[in-house]
Amino acid sequence: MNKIRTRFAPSPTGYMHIGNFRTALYGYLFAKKNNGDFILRIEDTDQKREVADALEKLIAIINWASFEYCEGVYLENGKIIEKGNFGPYTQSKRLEIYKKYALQLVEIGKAYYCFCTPERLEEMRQNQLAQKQAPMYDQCCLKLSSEEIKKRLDSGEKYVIRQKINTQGSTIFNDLIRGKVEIKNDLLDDQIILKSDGYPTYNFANVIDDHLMEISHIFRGEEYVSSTPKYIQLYESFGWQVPEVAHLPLLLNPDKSKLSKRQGDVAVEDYIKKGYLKEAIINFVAMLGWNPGEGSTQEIFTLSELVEKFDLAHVHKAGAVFDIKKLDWINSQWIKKLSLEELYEKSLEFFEEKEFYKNASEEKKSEEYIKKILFIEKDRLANLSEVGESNQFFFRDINFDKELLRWKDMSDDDLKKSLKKSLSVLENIIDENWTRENLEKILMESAGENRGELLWPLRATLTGEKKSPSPFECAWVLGKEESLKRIKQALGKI
RNA sequence: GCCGCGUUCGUCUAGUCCGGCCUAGGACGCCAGGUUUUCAUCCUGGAAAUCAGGGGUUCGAAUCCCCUACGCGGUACCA
Repeated sequence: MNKIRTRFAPSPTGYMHIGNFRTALYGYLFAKKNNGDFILRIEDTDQKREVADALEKLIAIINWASFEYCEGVYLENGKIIEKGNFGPYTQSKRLEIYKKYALQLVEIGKAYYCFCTPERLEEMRQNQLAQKQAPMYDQCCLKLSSEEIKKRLDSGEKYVIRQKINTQGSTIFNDLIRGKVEIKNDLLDDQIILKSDGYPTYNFANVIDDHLMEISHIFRGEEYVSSTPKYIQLYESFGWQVPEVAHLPLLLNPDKSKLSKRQGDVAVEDYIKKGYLKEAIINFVAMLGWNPGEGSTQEIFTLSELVEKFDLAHVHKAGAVFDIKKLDWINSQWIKKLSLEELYEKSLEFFEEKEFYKNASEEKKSEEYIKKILFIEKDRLANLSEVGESNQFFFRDINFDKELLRWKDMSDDDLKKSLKKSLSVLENIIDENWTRENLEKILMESAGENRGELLWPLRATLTGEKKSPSPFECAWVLGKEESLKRIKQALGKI
């Protein structure tokens, strides 16, 4: 058996669509699972859609995700380079190759020159539509004599090359996910394989490259199912073996339409910016359309676990709605797994973009202080971008109404007593005993039966918030000096 | 329009190939209770799918067959 080789072949559009990202993931998982090769090829055949830096961004995301590939396009020291024996891996660098094969098809009568203008084509289509016919090329240029073709070619007239489709019978192929698919050939159009600008269409380039690069299994979106017979005819015209193909289900909006920008974020970059961990994004996206089956109830998977368990038999046929709530949960699970050091490294940038952080003192921006906050926040976070958001009182002076301090219906006197008690208890704790555990132990002991009477006013005093982490944690982070200061301030208000 | 693909709790899904163990399991979310000074975490429990609908086949169907509906995709010198 030939070696398993899969490829991820995106177009550089400026961002990584999450659905595309999943296609990359599945191709990667399948290759790794089968000790095969994973290749990154760039399909930049649409010059109109060129975007600056798109290629760099694309490769950066693949690297970020740790989808290791052994051939293709790489980013090294800010430069784009290629590695591998089947290059170039950028389609715009392979124009001569496509032309050669297109001409070869012309020679054997499986393709032909077409001089029709876009205007004529458009008019033709409108007419067909008006007569309720399927828009399809009318093969006008197929009737051209070889003399005339030569004459028009020689005169420099613009042309495209179209595939001459065999419209007899039907094409049957085995989809790795859907099983047998049958499509009648008379529905197939004589598609353009080489555009007038000399670039191939995707429909042609992908066939040539997949063959030349010895791709054994093709992973692509469901939207290509109906084009597959045309590709198969191409392989057959060349006498090439047709690779295995898996058409992946779509990712959907909550209203079940194809996942689109209008209804939320579609770029992987957007989710990174929102503070989702790569482990969570991969984990989540893997489960949209695939599951380990066999009654497994595991929800959290590492990349290598996915490699180990991935199986085409359990890839779904139907599209999956992208449910951000579940992503949040998966992300929170992954955040809990992070060490404090890792959490700090990953979340620092999210602190740095916030006003309350920028305005804080140097001491409060220190690694030590931030790490204390993170220690407390770790179990409360759904994503990194909300870090510190609900704990801003750690960074700035607080202001609040005295009523906030009152526990149930306690009197002002009792409130005062409560805070004074906290004050004296905390004053007596020496600096080296100012630990989270110790604060909890001592305060709980002092609180006795009616904990709320001591703990609620203290917590409200330290935070100025209705909701917050526990007073022990808050006092620990704020430190002795600041804690005492805040209690004294509150006492002044009563 | 035509063609293709799909359809199990609100969502992600198990089960479908090889009919009976499915009075359909898990997870997210939701609701309730517990732990708790508050929030969150955590724990326990609950509601939630007549398996799109209808016909078959069968002793028996979510599972096999047919039809219908609905959804999605394709029908480009876009990928």
